[in-house]
Amino acid sequence: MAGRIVVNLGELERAIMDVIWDSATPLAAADLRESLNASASQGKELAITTVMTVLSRLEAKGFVVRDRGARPHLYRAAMSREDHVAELMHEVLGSASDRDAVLARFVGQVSARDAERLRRLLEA
Amino acid sequence: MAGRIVVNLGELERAIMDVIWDSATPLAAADLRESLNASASQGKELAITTVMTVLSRLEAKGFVVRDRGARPHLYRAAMSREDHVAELMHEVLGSASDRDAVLARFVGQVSARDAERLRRLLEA
DNA sequence: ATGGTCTTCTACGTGCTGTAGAACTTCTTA
DNA sequence: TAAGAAGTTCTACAGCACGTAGAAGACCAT
Repeated sequence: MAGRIVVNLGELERAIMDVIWDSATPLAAADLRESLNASASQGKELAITTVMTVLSRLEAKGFVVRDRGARPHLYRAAMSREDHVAELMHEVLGSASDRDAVLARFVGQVSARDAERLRRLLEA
Repeated sequence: MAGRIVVNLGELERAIMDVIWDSATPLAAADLRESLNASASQGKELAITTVMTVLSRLEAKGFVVRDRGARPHLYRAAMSREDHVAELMHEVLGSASDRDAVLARFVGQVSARDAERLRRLLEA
C-alpha cells in the first residue's frame, strides 16, 4: 500500500516512460528492455514481448508515438516529461472548485527557491 | 478509456469525498448514501453497506476520519479539499527531475486571472 | 428476551496492469 | 524460392483495486 503515487500509469509503464523521456533519440523495444533490465539490476529479466505489450498500451494511451516505418519500430514520447507534468498539475488544479484557495495552499508550501522561480516566470 | 483522470481514488470514493468535502458537518453513512443517490438521480440506489465499505477504505487510506464514539459513526475529511489538491500538485511537481522546466510550462499555461492571483500570493 | 438499528465480515465481478508464450509476418540469403 | 532469423501481433492469465452488497454479529430500548 506504500507506493502508488499519483498518475495514470502503472509501475512498468512509468519506468518505460522514464527511459524514453531520458533518451535523446527514439528507441526500439529491445533498447528499452536492455535499459530496464540493467537499471533494475535484479535477477528480473523482462521478456521482450512484455515490453512490447506495454509499449502498445502506452501508444493507445497517447503517451508514446510509434514509428511503424522503421524496422524495429521506434518509440518516442508524445510530449516532454515537463509538459506532461505541467499538464497534470493543471488537471489536478482543475479538480478543485476553489482554485484560488488551492493556489494559496500551493504557494504557501513552495520552497523559497521555487517561489523565486515562480516570481521571475510571472513577469512575462 | 476516456475518463480515469488523475488521482488515487476510484469513482465512488471520489464522489463520497466530494460530498464530505462539501459538508460543513461530519456525516453518517446514511447521509452520504442519501446524498449520493439523490445527485446520481439514476435508478441507481447504493446499498448502505456499499457506502460503509468505501468509507472504511477511505479511512484506511487516510482520507477521512471516523468518530466511533457517535452512534451512527460520523465521518469527516482528514484534510480540506484545497489542502489535498495542493498537496497533490506538489506531489506531481516532485515527480519530474527538472522542476524549473515544469514550473515554466505550468506558468506558461495559466490563465491571466490565475497568474495575477499567483503574483499576489507570492508577495509574502 | 426481542426487534430494530448499526457495524463488521466475507465475497464476487470487473477492469487495469504485469507478464509472457504462441502464432504470424517479413526480410535476408543461400 | 525456400528456410531461417528478426520482429510484431494475438491471446491469456494472475494479482490487485474498486464497486457492490448479502450475511452475520453487536448494541440499545422496550
